Amino acid sequence: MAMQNAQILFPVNVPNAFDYSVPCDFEIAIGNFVYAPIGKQIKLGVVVSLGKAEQNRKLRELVSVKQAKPLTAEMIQFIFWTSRYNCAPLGLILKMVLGNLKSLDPSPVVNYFSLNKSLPPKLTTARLSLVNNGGPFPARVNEIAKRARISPGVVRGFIKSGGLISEIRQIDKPFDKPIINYGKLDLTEGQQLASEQLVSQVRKKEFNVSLLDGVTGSGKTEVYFEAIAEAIKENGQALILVPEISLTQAAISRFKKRFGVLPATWHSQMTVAAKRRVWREVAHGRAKLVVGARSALYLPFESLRLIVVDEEHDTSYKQEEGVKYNARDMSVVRSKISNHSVILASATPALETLVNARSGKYAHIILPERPGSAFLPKVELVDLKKFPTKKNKFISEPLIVAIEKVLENKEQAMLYLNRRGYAPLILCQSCGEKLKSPDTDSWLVEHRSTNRAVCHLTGFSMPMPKSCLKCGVEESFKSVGPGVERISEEVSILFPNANVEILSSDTSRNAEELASRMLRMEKGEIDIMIGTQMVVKGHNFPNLTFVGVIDGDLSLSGGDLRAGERTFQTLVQVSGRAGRTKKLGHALIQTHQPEHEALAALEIGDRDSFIDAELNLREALLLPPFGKLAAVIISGTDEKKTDVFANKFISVAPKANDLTILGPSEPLMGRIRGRYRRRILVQSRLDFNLSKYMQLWRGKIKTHANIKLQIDIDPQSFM
DNA sequence: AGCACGCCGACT
DNA sequence: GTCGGCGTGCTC
Repeated sequence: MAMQNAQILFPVNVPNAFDYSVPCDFEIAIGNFVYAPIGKQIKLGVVVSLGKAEQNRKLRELVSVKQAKPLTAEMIQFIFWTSRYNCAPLGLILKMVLGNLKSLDPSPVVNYFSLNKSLPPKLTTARLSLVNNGGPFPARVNEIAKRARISPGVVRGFIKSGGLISEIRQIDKPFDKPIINYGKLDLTEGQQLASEQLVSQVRKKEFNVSLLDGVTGSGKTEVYFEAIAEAIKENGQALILVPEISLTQAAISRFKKRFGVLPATWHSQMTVAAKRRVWREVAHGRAKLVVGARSALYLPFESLRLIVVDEEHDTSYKQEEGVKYNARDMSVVRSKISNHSVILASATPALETLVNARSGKYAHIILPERPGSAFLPKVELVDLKKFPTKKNKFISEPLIVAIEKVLENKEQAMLYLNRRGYAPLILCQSCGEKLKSPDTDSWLVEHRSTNRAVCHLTGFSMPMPKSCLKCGVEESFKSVGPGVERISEEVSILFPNANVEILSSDTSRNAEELASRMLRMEKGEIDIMIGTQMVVKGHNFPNLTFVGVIDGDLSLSGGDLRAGERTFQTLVQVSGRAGRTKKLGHALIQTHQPEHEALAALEIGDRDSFIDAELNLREALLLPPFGKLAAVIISGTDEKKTDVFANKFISVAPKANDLTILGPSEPLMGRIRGRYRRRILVQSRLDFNLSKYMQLWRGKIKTHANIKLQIDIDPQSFM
């Protein structure tokens, strides 16, 4: 009888699955977890294929099969797809999926004890105390002992003599089953129509993509809730991906209101135990409703029927560390493999998504605007050339006037500046030295609230120095440019009686702090809120009637191809904070380039004309979504050697038609944590398999000591 | 992930 | 002279 072979993938940094021979008496199938010898150890891996062609070398044998729920064939296919597309080692994707291996085992159990009523009451004092004070039962040994003020030994002795009855309980509780029609909401006519379209998409039970397109406040959540209900009503599972910072208590409680139960949640900062519980419940198909950040996409769903990607344009869906992938794009892949619907929801869809919607590849479901208001509040640009600010001040006259009026009317104002701290640059006026992070090309940001100089890139920080580190002159530092702290200072001087607060990741370190600030704003306890990116995410402030954008140009510079798009999206979302209930809300955007398309489009309130212009530009340049991009980051501790390697890498590029290779060039951050960096950008046609090409290219060269080569498919960040 | 191999600093 | 530091590379 011929020996069967199996390919085993291990959750370690390996590019491929390994071949093993299977002992005759082993019953294995694809997806099974097995133990196999690797090097000197025996490790847990997954069977990814069986009966592969013979090897000319003697294969090692599998050791044993683990009793655990196997990975689904779909999941294995998804792992392969993710690896190939993103040029990441196959084993690392499996590692991402498995996480904590304890998740494979059943929940750990713990014994609970109740009193045995039938036992004759012949008791010692300690045992009497146990009976009288040890409750309420059932309880754990230590709880009983503590309450009865006796030693746990007494409790154990009492158990042995039959005084207590044990009951085994699982530590990890299953998730409650959602109630399909629990808190069904009243939908407006427009919402009803959209929800019916989505429901029918889900009902097809085949792969399809819908773009749910509607401004903030138009009820996207309520609408996709109906699609979720449809997906889970016959034992299916639904996954709702949200940007990391949107995973708040408030968001989760909306699920509870609609489905009567708390959904399973998933994000990177969960404890190991909490992750283990969610992973297991998801794998067994018992968690029906999962709300999570991007990595939730790699949970081993048993019967996934729907993925919703909320705020699909959000840049946090791109994982930039370790395995680089875009959870929005991979969601579409996952849905294709599992043959179900995916819903991409946004008020400001990504251009990639819009193009697919326009071409009919995605169903385009548009929610009508919120009643009684335009697509945007009235947005006006403030040309800083016409209304210059005073020296070392950053708020122009039109904004000051607008805020005055808001305060007069006892309404609220919000100022947006996506810069934490006091000043983004600390400059020595004596010698011109700029304070930088050690071994990194990143400026230190002055934080007055903590009196420190902080690097936002590496996390480095130090107390604000008294004298220049280079020339030694004391008190020579000048704060250049504004951060939210500085704007707050300026506002406080302009409006000494107003209640001013800053909202940034520095002032709101956790969800609770953020929620409490949001609540204070909602209640009207804050007159002027000054915020970073954090204020962008949907919240309803009924009395907010004015939004001022301090620097509308901020993200337009920097060579990022999506700069215009991002600026547009952010500003739409920020301006959308104003006038959500009051009709007269308006927004002012300070800018040096009022003629820029993204800004001009905001002023006219015309999304389509901006999109058309942007799309024409991208099409002409063969940029996404009309072409593909891949970035290569080469880094090393020796600048010369890094350069040499980068050039050598370029010289071994495989020949290909219609391919443009740009670089190597020094990126915006030429040095991070002591490593010099070079960047190569590769641009191809849409129908070209760029991932395969990049993989082939990397195989042409050996990365030697100290040099790191990272491939980033569909790069988002151009740092 | 582990574990070995390999090439430079402080030690009985 | 060695012991061992961890940087790098391999595991069917």
